[in-house]
Amino acid sequence: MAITMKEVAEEAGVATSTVSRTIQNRSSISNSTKEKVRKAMEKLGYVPNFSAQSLASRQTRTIGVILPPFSQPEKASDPFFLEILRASSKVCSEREYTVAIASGDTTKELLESVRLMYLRKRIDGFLLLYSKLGDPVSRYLHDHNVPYVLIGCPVEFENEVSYVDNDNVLAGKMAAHFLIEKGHRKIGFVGFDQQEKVHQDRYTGYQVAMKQANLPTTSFYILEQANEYLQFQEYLRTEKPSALIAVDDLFALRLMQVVSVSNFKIPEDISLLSFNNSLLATFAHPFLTTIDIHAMELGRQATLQLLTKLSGDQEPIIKRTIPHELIQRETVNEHHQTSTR
Amino acid sequence: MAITMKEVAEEAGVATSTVSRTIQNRSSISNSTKEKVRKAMEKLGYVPNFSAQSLASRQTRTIGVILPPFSQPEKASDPFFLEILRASSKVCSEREYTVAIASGDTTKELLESVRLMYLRKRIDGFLLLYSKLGDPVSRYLHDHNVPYVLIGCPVEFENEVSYVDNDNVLAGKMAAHFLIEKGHRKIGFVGFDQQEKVHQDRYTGYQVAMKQANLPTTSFYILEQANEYLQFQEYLRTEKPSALIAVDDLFALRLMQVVSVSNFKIPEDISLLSFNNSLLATFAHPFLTTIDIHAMELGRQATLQLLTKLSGDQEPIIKRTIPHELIQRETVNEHHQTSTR
DNA sequence: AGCATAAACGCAAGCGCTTGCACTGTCAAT
DNA sequence: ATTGACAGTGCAAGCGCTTGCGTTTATGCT
Repeated sequence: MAITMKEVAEEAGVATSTVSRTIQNRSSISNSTKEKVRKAMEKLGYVPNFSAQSLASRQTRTIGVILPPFSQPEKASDPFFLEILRASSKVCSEREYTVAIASGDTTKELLESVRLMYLRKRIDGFLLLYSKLGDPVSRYLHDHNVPYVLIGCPVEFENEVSYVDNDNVLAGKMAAHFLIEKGHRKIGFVGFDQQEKVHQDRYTGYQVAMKQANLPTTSFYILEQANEYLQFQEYLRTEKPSALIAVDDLFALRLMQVVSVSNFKIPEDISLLSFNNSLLATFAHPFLTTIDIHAMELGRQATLQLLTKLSGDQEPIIKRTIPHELIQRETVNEHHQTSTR
Repeated sequence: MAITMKEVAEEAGVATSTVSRTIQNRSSISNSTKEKVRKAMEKLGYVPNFSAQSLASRQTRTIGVILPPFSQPEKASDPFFLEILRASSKVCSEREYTVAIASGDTTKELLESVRLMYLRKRIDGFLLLYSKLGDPVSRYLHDHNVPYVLIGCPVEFENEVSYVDNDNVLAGKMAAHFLIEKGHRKIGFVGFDQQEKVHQDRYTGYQVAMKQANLPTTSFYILEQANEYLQFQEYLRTEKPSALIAVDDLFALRLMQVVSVSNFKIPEDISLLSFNNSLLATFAHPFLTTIDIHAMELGRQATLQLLTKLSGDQEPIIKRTIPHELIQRETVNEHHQTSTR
C-alpha cells in the first residue's frame, strides 16, 4: 500500500496533525518542524490521498467544464472549446485542481450530469462554455447557488452571473474600421446563426462602424442550405463587395471555398476578415487575417475567477472583458477605389 | 448539510451497511428490504457522497483522458479530440464514472500531471489519445502498470498495450480502390507529417492499391511551408492528377483552397477524398467525400475497454479495430478517361 | 520570582462510506 | 427434536485525512 500520513508522522517524530498542517503550510507550525516533516515526506515519497483530503476538508479541488450540448454539432467542431479546456486545465494543475468535463447529447442529459456531479460532491464549481436563452443548465446553477463562471455573454440573469467575455461589438466595429481604412467601401458581413449572441454583437459593431463612415451598403447574409449558398454567390456577382467579414475562422474557411468557386480570388478580388484567430487561421490558404479573441486568455481568466470564487474570499459578481487584437495575415488587401468618391 | 446514509438507514429502519449494499444492489439483501431502503432514499433525496465512497472503496470512478502535448498545435485544432472526449464522457456518465482531463504544454508538464493524478489516487486509469516514439508519458504508464488504453496505433510496447484503432492501411487501400473504380488513374496522395503513423499507414494502403491496379504514377506530397505549396501547385499543373487523397478532413479543407487557387475545380477537374468524416466534412463547400473512421466509436470502445479493465475481471491485453466506412458526398466524380486504355 | 500570554504541537473526534465477520431466524434433512 | 446450511442483517473497524480544542513549553512583563 501507499505511504500514509501516519508513517510520515512517525518518521518525522511528530503527530499526523502536524504533517497535515505542514502540507497546508500553516503558520502555526515552526519552520524547523516543517523542514523535518518535509524531509520525511521526501524520504518516504509521500503523496497525500486525494479522496481522504476531500472527505475531511469537504472540498474536491475539482471544477467541471460544461460543454454545449451536442445538439449543435457545428459548435462542437470548433477548436475554441479545446483551447479553453487546455487553458483551464493549465491553470488548474498549477493550483492542484483538476478539471472534469460535463457534456451530453441533449440539454436534459447535460443537466442530469451536472446535477449529479454537484450533488455527489465531485465538484466544487463549474465553468460554463455556452449561454442560451432558457437553458435549464444555467437555470439550475443559478437557482441552486452553484458557484460558476460563464465564458461568453450572459443572456439571462445578466446581473447575477460572473462571466468573462470579449467585447464583441467593439470587435465587430474594429473589423469594419480596419477594412474601411484599407479603402474598402462595399463590405459584407456574413454569419450563420442569427440566434447567437456573438453573431449579433459582431454584426452590431459592424453596423455602427459602417454607419459612422456613412457607408451606403450594409449587407447581412446567412448560409446554411444550398439555396442560401446560391443567394450568396448571386450577391457576390451582382454587388461585387470588395471585402467580407466572416463571423469566425471556421466559417471563413467555408466562405473562402465558396468565394473561390465563384471565381473570385482572395485577397485580390475580395478581402476577408474573420474572428477568433483559432488554430485554423494558419491552416487556411492564404492565411486568415483575423481578430484574435485570445481564447486561451478567456479560459485562463475564467478559471482564475472561478477558483478565487471557490476559495471564498471574494466579491460575488465579477464581469471581465478580455481585449481582442487584430492579426494581419494574408486575406486582406488595400482596396483602390475605382468609381466611388 | 446533505443527507447521509445514516439518516436513510434510520428512516428505513435498517443498518447503514444495508443501505450501502442496497446501493450496490447486492444479492445478499432481500428485495423487500431493498425496496424499503430505496423508498427512504427517495423520500429524503439521498445522494451518496463521492469522496467518502472513494475513500472507503479505494476506487475513484474517474478516468483521465490524456490529450497530446500542446507542442503540436495542429493536432490540437482537430475536432477529433473533442469527439473522443464526448464519446468517452458519454460512456462514463452512463456508468457513473467521470472523465478528467490531463493536458500540458510540454511532455514534461503532461507527465507530471498524469503522475500526480495517479499517485494522489484521483484517477483509476487513463485513455491515451496519442502515441509517439519515446514518449515519457506512455513509458510511465507502462512501467508503473497503470491501467490505460490507447486510441491509435502503438509504436512502442506493441504487444503489451490495449488499444483501439482503425485499420488505416486498409482505409488507405479502400480510398485508392474507390477512386480507381470511379475511373481515376492519376491519383495523388497528400499528407503533412511523415512521422505520423496514421499518415504512413494510409499512405501504405494507397500504395498497395495502386500497385495492385498496376497504376503507373504514385505520388506523395507534403505541404508545410510556402515553397512546398508551390511545388504542389506545380505538380497539379504538370501532372494533372484527376484525384487527390488527403490525409484528413482538416487538411483537405486547406487542400481545397489551394486547388481552387490553382484554378482547378473540385470535383469537376479534380476529385478529392479524405479521411475522418469529422464535423468539418459538411462544413466544407462542396461537402467532402470522406472515409469515416467513426471517432465516436473509437472513443466509446476505448472507454468501455478501460472500464472493464478497471473492474478487474478481464484478460490483460485487448486490441480492437474499429471499421471504417466511406461516406459519399460531393467531392468525388466519375472520371472519363481520355488518353489511357 | 510569579503570572499572563502566545507560540508550537498533540489528541481525538469526526468526514460518510465499505466490508469482513458475527449473528439471528428459517427450513429441510436426519 | 436436533442439526446444518443459508439467506438476510447488523456491528464495528477501518479508509486517510482535517481541525477544534487542550496541553506543553518558551517568552515577556511587572
